[in-house]
Amino acid sequence: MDDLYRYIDKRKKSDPEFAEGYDEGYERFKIGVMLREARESCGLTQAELANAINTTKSAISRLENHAEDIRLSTLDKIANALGKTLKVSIN
Amino acid sequence: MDDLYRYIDKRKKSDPEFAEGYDEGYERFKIGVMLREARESCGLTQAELANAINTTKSAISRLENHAEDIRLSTLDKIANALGKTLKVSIN
DNA sequence: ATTTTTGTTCACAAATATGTGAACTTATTA
DNA sequence: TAATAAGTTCACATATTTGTGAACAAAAAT
Repeated sequence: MDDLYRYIDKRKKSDPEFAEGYDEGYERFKIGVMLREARESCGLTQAELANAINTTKSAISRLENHAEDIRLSTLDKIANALGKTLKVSIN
Repeated sequence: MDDLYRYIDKRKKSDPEFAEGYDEGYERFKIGVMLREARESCGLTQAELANAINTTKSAISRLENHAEDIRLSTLDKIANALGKTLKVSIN
């Protein structure tokens, strides 16, 4: 069990809404988890990532935890800052 | 050559900015083309899709042609209305 | 050719994401 | 255990997307 899943388990216990959302696959939670996973896989802190895209660690934390919604351009900025690529498709 | 590519070729000729954007893979143009492709593959008009997600054909046209950016929730609504699934990943 | 349907563009109002710094909590490390 | 780093939450200001209807253009149908 890697760090991400450890995090998810912990969070499910302390945040019932998260648990429900995660288990049912709600988009807003999945995106937050995906963003955290991407960032951590690069070994960056929230503050470091924030710097790279000219924002603050508050904003990154919000995206990973609370974000109701997110713009494609924001996702793309983050992906690029992490040296990765954003992929979007409708199937 | 299917309808989508016929459309793209035609549009490249009448819209230089589109041609450049498309060829260089700018996100905002790709998304518009993707949305049009998804809608047309379902045989829906802009007005019909608009109805399905409680908006207007103007908004759909804007998304397919002009949109600077787009929210994930908007993409998701459209995908669902078309009986499809939105997939997002960072690789 | 005319009519009808479909798509485009515009400008404005409303809704919502994002930037920000402060205060706080949690985790890490010395 | 004290100090430092990392992450969270909040409230507010700002920026941007989205909803809307009207007027127009283009395409399809009759």
